[in-house]
Amino acid sequence: MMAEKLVLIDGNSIAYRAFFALPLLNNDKGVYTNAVYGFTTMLLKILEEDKPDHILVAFDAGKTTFRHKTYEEYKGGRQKTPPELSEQFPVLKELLDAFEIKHYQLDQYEADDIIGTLAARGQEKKYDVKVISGDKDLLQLVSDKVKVSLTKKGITNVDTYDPDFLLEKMEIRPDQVIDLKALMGDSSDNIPGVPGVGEKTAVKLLKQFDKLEAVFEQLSEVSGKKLKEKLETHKDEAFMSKELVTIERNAPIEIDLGDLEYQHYDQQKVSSIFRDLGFQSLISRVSTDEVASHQEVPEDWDEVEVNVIRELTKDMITGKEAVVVEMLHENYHQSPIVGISIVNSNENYFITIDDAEKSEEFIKWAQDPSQEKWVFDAKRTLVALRRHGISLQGVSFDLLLASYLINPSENNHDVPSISHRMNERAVQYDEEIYGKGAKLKVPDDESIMQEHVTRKAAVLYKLKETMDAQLQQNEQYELYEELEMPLALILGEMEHWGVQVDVGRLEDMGSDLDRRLNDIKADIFELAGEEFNLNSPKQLGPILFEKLELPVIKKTKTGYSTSADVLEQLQDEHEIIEKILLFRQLGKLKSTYIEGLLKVVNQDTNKIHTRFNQALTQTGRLSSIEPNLQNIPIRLEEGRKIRQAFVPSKENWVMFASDYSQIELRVLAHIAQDEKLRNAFKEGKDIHTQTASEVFDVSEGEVTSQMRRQAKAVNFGIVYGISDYGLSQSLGITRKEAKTFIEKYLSSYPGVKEYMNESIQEAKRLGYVKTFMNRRRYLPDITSRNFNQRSFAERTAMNTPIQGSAADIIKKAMIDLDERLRTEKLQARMLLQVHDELILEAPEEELERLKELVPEVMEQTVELDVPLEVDYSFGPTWYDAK
DNA sequence: TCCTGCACGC
DNA sequence: GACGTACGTGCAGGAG
Repeated sequence: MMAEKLVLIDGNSIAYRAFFALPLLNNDKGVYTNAVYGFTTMLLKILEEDKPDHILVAFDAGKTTFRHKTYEEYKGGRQKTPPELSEQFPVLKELLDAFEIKHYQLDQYEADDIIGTLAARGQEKKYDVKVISGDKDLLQLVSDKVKVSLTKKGITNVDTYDPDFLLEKMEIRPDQVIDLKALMGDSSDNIPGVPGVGEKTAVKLLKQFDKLEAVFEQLSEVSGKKLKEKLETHKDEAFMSKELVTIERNAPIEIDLGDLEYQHYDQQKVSSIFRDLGFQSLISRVSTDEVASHQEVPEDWDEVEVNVIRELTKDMITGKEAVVVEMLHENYHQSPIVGISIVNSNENYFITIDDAEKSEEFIKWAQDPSQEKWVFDAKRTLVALRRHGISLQGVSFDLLLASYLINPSENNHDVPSISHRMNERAVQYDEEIYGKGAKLKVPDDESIMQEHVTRKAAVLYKLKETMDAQLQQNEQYELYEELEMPLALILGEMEHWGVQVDVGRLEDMGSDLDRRLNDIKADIFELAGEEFNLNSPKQLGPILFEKLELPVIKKTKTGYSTSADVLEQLQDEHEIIEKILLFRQLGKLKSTYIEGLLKVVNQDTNKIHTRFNQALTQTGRLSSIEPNLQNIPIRLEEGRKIRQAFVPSKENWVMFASDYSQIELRVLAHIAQDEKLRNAFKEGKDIHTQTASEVFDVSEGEVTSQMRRQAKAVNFGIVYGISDYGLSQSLGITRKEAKTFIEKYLSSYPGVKEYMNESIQEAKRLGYVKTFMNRRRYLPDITSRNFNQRSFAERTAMNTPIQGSAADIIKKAMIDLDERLRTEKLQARMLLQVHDELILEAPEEELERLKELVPEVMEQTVELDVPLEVDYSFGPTWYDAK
């Protein structure tokens, strides 16, 4: 029979770890939840993987413990537990109650002692005991029956120690852990140990003498006069330290192991607490895999009446309706529509797409711009209906965009989450209704789906007012109504129109790449003397660094790093390196760009339809998926050729590309009001050369290409808000040098420096920073006590207004350009946006007009204190438009 | 199915 | 003095 499993968790330690490992999250009620969240992910992992029969979470009791009698200063000088953490303990205990997991604390004792005692009792009963903590002291409990898991980086990442692993890692036995601590001390608990003896010396001593006692008995044999003296003088401290770090294994605990039996928790209770805490992502982990039509609904569930109709009639319409066009799949270019719900102040309707298409009144209503439609994700809705030949007009509210603008850092902009945040009625997640992956389907009982879709529409209807008010209050209504909403429609048109692809060209490039990859692969295997999976860094590492004995430059947590920057440093060491780099480069082209693109080409039209995510990035930029058309290669000629496969969709049309030159730095010059930077742009200077001349203190004529390259990296850093570390990496210099560069830059451009400081101050004052058009980004970490988190927030405060305002500008340019193309009755179509450039296709005869029009519109869309400069190019393929 | 390591763009 | 450090998407491998 398998031994019973007992899991003992050090509650304080894990909560503490989680608190410092995770950003200071809070839920919609402003309660901090990061420690609880981290603890919970760890707990779920244990429940799933270890499947304990018995479980307990131990907490420290109060301030004083029996150890203070031995040593008053025990744990003295320790930083007070931050209030943001202490307030999470009651919540944590509540959560444990919901899981029906016992937690325990004992006056005068620490969590360690509770764990030590119960581990000893478990061991006696021949249980398999597992201890979870972040505290190395617990390692003294390790034995054949007791394993100790210590958190490494993060919280769910642990090292599990048994006696062998301990010996391998620390070169000591479990019983020597206390001797080790006695010698080296522990500053975090204010345990003195022997001053001047660290881990190295302590291990050496224990290897020689085995036990602490023996060290002092045979003191004369200790090598080194200094060390001998130190040991002699601090003998008492050492023995006292040993006493302090020894965990009590016989504490007066009145609970029996039998009380700790773990029953399965109540899914309802746990999900409901998760919902309250805002742990949306964890809910699915505690609910069963069954499709949720079998799931119980929450207690406060209210009925939503659904009126299933076959046809829309005039009397049903009020002029303001919430509409949800439901699709099971994310990709709305392909997914069938399962139905449409329409909700207004009087009624809730549901109609299938087949019936809707046939209903004249429905089409008339949908296409009538004077009939308001309130939707979630206007672009998605628009494109879906467009595929059925319906051109949706009159969209006047988009819950997705509103939610995104109000707070882009909320990562769950879906109806159930928004509804919960806004204290509206409960809505189930789509996944709960339809399942996921292979099991995704409409429930057999269709009324469940109809109710769900209608419920979403009902919430949408209710939320319009709240969201509008919030946007008004944030002074973001214009951003919403004049920028993002119109843009959504334009993006929808672009996506729906698609980009033509020369499939034959892609296929030819693919076979060519295949041949070359095979040749290179053969060469590499020859040089390596064996065959292996070249795509596996895990297999490549040992070949390079063990078999070929190349110097190890960097390691990752799973082995040797084989990233490009490491390989580049090894270029001269072995001819295999160059070939690996080439293999990687070509392999990427083949898998991501040739095969990846061919996979998503529409078979009937040979067009590609990307989806722009308009509600994702923290800065206001767009992103592009399935496929990502914003990262088609350009830097290296080899990759750039991929662009030859992107062609106009009609005969005698051309590709036309137009991009802003240095838009972010111009935006910076404008908002920072920096005289020097502004003049540089006004005088049309090469900005990197200008920066180099400032930073290196030479005349522009004396700027070498090396200096210009470095200055370019500094400018890049300013635009992207990278750290001194980031700059040092990109230039291959030390952090210190990078820091000097940045400081030099800031003193050369005092206006910029002042702006940077003001931006940080503003973030501290308001809690957020904003762009030209009042796009917001909240930065709660700006006051963090954690240096990293705070630094990151500071760089974000400096960078987001720059990058975000640039995003505002190009979005506005797209709206203006769309308008001009219409009014001038041009056939030219916008196809793509790549952050600072627009790609169009147009009939050749419109080319002359576009050369004037596009740059003019882009340059004039906003007026800054510096000119905006736009370059353009064109040709028979995207490649030629360079 | 999820995570990691890597690589592409701005 | 160490932390882990612009934003995105997508691929292959490998562990569960």
